Amino acid sequence: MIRTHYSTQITPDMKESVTICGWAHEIRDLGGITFLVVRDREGLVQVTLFKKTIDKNLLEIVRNLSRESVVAITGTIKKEAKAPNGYEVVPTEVKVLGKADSPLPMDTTGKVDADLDTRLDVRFMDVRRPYTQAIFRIRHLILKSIREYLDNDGFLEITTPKVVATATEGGTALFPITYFEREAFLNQSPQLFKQLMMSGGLDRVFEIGPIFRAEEHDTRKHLNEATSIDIEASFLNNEDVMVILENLVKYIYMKVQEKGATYLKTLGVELKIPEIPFKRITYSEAIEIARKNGEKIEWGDDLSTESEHTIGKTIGEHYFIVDWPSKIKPFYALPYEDKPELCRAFDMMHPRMELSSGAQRVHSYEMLRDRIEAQGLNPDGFEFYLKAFKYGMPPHSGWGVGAERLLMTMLGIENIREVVLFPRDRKRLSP
RNA sequence: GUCCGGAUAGUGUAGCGGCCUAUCAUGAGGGCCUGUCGAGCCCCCGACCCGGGUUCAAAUCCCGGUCCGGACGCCA
Repeated sequence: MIRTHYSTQITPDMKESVTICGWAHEIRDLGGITFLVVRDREGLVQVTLFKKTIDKNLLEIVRNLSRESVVAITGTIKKEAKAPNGYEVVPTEVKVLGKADSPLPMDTTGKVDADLDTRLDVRFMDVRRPYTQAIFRIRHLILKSIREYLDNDGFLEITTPKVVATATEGGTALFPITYFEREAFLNQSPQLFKQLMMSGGLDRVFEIGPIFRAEEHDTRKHLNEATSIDIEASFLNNEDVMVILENLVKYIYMKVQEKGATYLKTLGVELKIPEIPFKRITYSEAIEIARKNGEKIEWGDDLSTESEHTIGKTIGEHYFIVDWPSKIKPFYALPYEDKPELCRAFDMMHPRMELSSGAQRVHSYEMLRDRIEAQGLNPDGFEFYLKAFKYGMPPHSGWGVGAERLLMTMLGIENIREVVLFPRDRKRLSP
């Protein structure tokens, strides 16, 4: 191991020799004194070279260093009020581990902006910026706290296939792929598989994984490859899993605030922890709000972007839309017994956009078969799925949350591509 | 996919028929400087997306393409 300390592990009073590893963030040669600012994952360290006392070779190496080259600096800590953080490193050895070409494809110091497109083309360099890094630090915190929360609540983490034989839920377009001599598809969601595990008796499962949608959408909230956070739980109804969802969202916000304070500061974000329970409005009430604001929308229509915005503005915080028309929800959403034109489906919304949708599921084999047909799908393609409903399927419910949307709405980020390292959209397939 | 806007040094920009030998910042190269911390000062380098057209003259106007941004649609 080359490194002995991260930048943040150094204190002004340390006596031992340290080795820091990182990137040459800035080199300021003042003639008689030369400053090299080294950046590692945790922060910045100033390395100071006095012309009079430093080894000539060391000075030459540092003066010839190109910005963003990778270096390992061994030296002693000098307490110095004039230095950032109250100390500087006086080097005894400087190793260039990875030379950087110049000019750089983008600026990493915050002096000159770069377009998102430019940043995505050189994402490796963009991630060196504290701003971008903060986003992915918080993304990590979110995923970690979700696992924590669900594990504590008795959920098992599962992994389901992303390569599937048949079109699954309908609704969205799938990416066809070649699977040896057959055609296959990239899965749009783990929906069917997580439901199979209810028949399997795993009782409560969750999965955090990629989903693929072949839609040609071109917006700031859609990706063709996204990350879905899915749960499915037996013996719970729609309301039960909504409670899990709102509690989870609150938990995530609290954890990010607690453990991600420095990253939030870097991003200039002040988190407001959502209050639970979230408001519940019915689909019919949602339509009413939209119509009152002059929108031409009929009961039975899906919510337009405009409606989403007006309703979001009206409510002003996270909320649920419940009791959707059965016709516009997937076949597996359970219709109410007394009024089957409505179903036990819900969407969880942020004022800006939809974050999650879920439902209590149909668990009767016959009803499920009928619903698949009623939605114009062919039950033959669902044999592997339907079979599980014939031999003892418990009532169950679940939901899926878009991880990127959760992150972007939490941080007030406008473009979903910002919160994915290597986003896949209609145009971008590389890097 | 539709509509609207855009593409100028490595990066971010100004210019929108002749004053362009194209602005500014940042950056690269060279020089001065012992306390910088977006260091400062001097010198210097580097660009009009591609193809066609209009015009005496095109970075600037028109057409097509590619790519980018935004709104909507589709969708989660």
